[in-house]
Amino acid sequence: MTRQEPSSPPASPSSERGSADALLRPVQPTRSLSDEVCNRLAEEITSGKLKGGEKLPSEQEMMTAMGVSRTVIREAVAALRARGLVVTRQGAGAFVNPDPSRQPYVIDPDGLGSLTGVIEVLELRMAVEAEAAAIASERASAQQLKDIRAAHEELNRVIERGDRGIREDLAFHRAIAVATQNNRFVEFLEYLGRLIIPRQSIRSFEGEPEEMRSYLERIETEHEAIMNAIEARSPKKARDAMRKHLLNSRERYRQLASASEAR
Amino acid sequence: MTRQEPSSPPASPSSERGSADALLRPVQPTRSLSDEVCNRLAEEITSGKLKGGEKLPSEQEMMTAMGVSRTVIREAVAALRARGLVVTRQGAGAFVNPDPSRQPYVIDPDGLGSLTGVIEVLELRMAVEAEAAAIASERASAQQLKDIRAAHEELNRVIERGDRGIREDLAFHRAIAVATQNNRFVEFLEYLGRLIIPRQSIRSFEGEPEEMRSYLERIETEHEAIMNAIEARSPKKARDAMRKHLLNSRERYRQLASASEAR
DNA sequence: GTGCGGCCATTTGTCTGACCTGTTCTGTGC
DNA sequence: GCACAGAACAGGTCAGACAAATGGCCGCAC
Repeated sequence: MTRQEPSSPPASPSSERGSADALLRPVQPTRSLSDEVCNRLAEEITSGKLKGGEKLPSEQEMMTAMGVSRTVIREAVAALRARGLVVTRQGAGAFVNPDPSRQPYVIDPDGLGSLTGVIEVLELRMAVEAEAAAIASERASAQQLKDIRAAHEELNRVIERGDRGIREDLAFHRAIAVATQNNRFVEFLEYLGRLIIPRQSIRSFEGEPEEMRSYLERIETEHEAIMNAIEARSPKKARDAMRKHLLNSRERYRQLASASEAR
Repeated sequence: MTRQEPSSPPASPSSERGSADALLRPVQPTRSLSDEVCNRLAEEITSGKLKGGEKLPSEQEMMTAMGVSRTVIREAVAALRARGLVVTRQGAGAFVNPDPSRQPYVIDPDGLGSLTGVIEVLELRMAVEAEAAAIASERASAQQLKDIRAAHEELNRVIERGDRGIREDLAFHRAIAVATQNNRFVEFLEYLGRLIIPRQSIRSFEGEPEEMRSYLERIETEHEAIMNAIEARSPKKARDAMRKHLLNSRERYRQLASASEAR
């Protein structure tokens, strides 16, 4: 009875409309009090006004100073703790976490509305994927080589059906990452994928099938080259092929973006 | 009067003892109720039992089912919201975030206790830094070239004084990242740096000055090569030099680790 | 029958006050 | 001067209440 899909879906705060409309969605003017307090404290910490190890004001002080209830303060601090910014000790107080290693790496998805924002991430992805291809060519097991080829063929199949194949494309790249035997590559590329996918969905060639056709053929050729290099156990070639593939992707994205801007 | 350094520092939960002792620090046996609930819900979500967009049980249901107060539930949900796992809507409920792009990338620092854990991260770093060096060689401004060289010389100075120069070494690498003109590289390398630094501090050669000497000289030579390649505007050479530098670092770390293990 | 509007139950957001447990400081007695 | 006990303080948890937003239900008008 509970846990059902809500009849009107929960308004997916950042991805419901690709990235074209930065208008009308600058900020949420009516943030909750907890968020407000949380952000204010986070600002205080990241800006360096509160240094590592330093003690935050007590909950009592904060609630009187900011004029909110203890509930609000506690939720804000709970959020900061979840972000690794502060640690709390019962009876002692809340302290700025002096060990920053638990603070996660985040790329603000809102920054991906601009062309340069996407390209910056693409360059980071290129760095990681190129090396992943190189390492994969050295370490991939026979089964993993098979998996990579299978992913490639699956992509070809869906393209044959006229699909854009975003998911399958990602699966191909993921298979390569898996073959590095280094899970950090897999996780990081999954993170970047999550970040970029919603923007890609608007990159469809509406009503220009022959252009899309040549586009997808080029991608297939490039994938082929990457795969061959990996199967040939040549790190250098794999790296170069992957880099070339993603450099081309960057250019394609640039053209698409400028084209849609001129529209 | 408030905001003072606590007389006994806040026990820096993960870095107080390098990484040598994975013993005696498996978990915190007495987690707070909020953490317990939070982790249980997070588990439910990441494992896929609760899918994107799905509604969480209401706070009322959860508090009766788990036998805790609403405060605990609310703090747990606040933490989940901070991690980007759920979104809440007043009057509607709490939902699993269907847009995963806001979930940050995290490497569990506890996993860095093992040799392979550190090496995995080192490989990821190598991928990013090698490309950063290549891009920097193409884009670095005159001022940024100067900054890189200044960082290099600063490192030499502190080494001359017998210091290990961890901070200065990182500053050198950071200067290169800055020269890419792509802030993603800077931020990501800072993240990896935060992660690795606490482990490096135990990598000191106690009482073997001549070994440390040759070690630092090799590093200087390698840095020199990187810098020369960047100044020569040669992406290929810069990439190779950086890769070689970090491959050597990996080997050095391997040896150190196995040595300290045999100790 | 259909469309529209308003009411109401549900759910999260916030407030209040209380008690418990753990920490820190302080004063007292030795 | 030191050790111990107690007070003062701070975060953790609980309970109950009201406010605000949402979503669905019901009835009314057409």
